[in-house]
Amino acid sequence: MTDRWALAPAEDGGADVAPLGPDGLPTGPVRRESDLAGAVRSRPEVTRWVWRSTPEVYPRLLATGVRVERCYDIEDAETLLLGHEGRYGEPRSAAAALARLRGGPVPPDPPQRSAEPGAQSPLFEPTGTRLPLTDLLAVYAEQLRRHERTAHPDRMRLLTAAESAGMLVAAEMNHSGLPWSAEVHRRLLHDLLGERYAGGGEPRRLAELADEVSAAFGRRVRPDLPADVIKAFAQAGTKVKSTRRWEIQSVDHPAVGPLLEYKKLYRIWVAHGWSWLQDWVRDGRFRPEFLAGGTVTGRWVTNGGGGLQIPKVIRRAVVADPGWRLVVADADQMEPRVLAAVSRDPGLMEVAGRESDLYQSVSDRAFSGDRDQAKIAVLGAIYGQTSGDGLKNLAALRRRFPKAVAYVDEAARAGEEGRLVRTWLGRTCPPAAGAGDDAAGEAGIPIADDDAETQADGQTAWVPGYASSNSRARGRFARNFVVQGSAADWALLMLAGLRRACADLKAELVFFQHDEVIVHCPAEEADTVVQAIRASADLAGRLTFGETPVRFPFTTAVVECYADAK
DNA sequence: AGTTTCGGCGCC
DNA sequence: AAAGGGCGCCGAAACT
Repeated sequence: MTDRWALAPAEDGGADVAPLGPDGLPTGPVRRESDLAGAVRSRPEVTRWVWRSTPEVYPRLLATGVRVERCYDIEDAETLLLGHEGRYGEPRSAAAALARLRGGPVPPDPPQRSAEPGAQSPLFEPTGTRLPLTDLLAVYAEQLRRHERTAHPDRMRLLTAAESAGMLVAAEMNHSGLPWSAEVHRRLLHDLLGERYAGGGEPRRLAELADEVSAAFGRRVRPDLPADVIKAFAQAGTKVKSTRRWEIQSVDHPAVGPLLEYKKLYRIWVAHGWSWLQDWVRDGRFRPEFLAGGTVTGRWVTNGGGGLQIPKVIRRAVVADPGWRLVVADADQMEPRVLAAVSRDPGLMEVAGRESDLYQSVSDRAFSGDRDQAKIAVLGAIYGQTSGDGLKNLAALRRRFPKAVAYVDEAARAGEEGRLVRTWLGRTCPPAAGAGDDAAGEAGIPIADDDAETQADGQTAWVPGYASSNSRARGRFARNFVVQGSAADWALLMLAGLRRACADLKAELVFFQHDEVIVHCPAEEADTVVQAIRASADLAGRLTFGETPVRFPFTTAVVECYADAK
């Protein structure tokens, strides 16, 4: 029995609340509470809070130590429902949803704000336009009806619930932060980059490497300027089109060694150096702002700090509190397992029904035991590789796993033709694949484009969402979308289950990166957490995909330092 | 002078 | 060896 209430914060720090019935309609009068957190704290029997926006409400609850079991985020659901209805690009605020319901002018969405480095509390800024509780409830009731009109209402309900759970997890991660040792980080930077010089210029090691590059070319060359490097190589008799590592590393020239080393260290210096540390680490925690469902595929993003791109070498600085541990858990071959689950390919399901290395099993069946070839082929099928070994091996893959390859091929075809493509739970790909917020308004409007391809059937390509876009690119996007997105569906449910298990412990979820999760917990809880991760993964598999033989094993490590995992 | 795009590379 | 999907971030270059 779920006890469901709606909540709308008021300007003065209070809130309006109302009890809801199973149909989403209020079963009692709206009550005015003088204190937002108190309104929640005093109702521990409520198992789901319905509110407009988790980022608006939940950080304020967390700040006073109040957690909730579940929520329903109306604006998040609006985004998913609009997508499912093929209405990507329409304003997704609750105010807009209300206007559509009532037939008034639809207000545009407010611009997205971005996180300020070191900002005191960007999470406490009001986000979007508030609505009176009664208006909010009208939108909510209509959303429940819209769920029923989707292709699979049960899956859509699961999706919006899972995403709302993800919003809670993200807010809690933003609240806790990732344990981070500034001291270890500084030592690391010094070891890698050498001393810093006054004035904020390059540290010693980078300056030395730049000198070596210049000496090798016989003139002053700035290794951080691609144009300069390309010119220098040309003068030395080597034509290079770019200074990308894979292109440079095959060049036979004495500048190559120091240049590649420079680029590696330069990257660390600018992206995770001393100023990053200053900006993003406070009180022993790194606090990126996690945004659940920040991408069209459902993957998360972080807003600031590059939270999902922590270089391996920098992970040495992620250190558990004294007496605590980090449980680092990585889903094994998540995406091919998801492909098996959604495509129902008998061969791939059988392979994915084992916990052992999936690529090895695939290679035993179709690639004479060559694991690397098998991995390239599988990833190539998922990513839409168009050349190289992946394409060649795709034929072998197709022979052994025809339904799996057909599944992504069909998605690609749908994408090329501008049809809607959905994840297993119903998250929907915008017709103009890859179009961001700014281009989404034009999504779905076919316009002839000069450099767009014309298909064999004479169909004109759709307007690109970005410069390199063409119908094939949209095909690749859609092909990947059904796998990456369905994987995100599954990962959300796994996270929700793990969060629930952690609620009974001191353990805190501190990091999530697509297929990897970190739980920070007292040492004595580590084994329990590991078991909870496995149980959550199993449950998520069944909830997301129904009865399926596909398993979702995790590699787990209990460590004091992130860098010691795997 | 301020804003947007590009090149390159980090992560999955 | 080289390339397909999703992101964010930085400084420089290119633009208003």
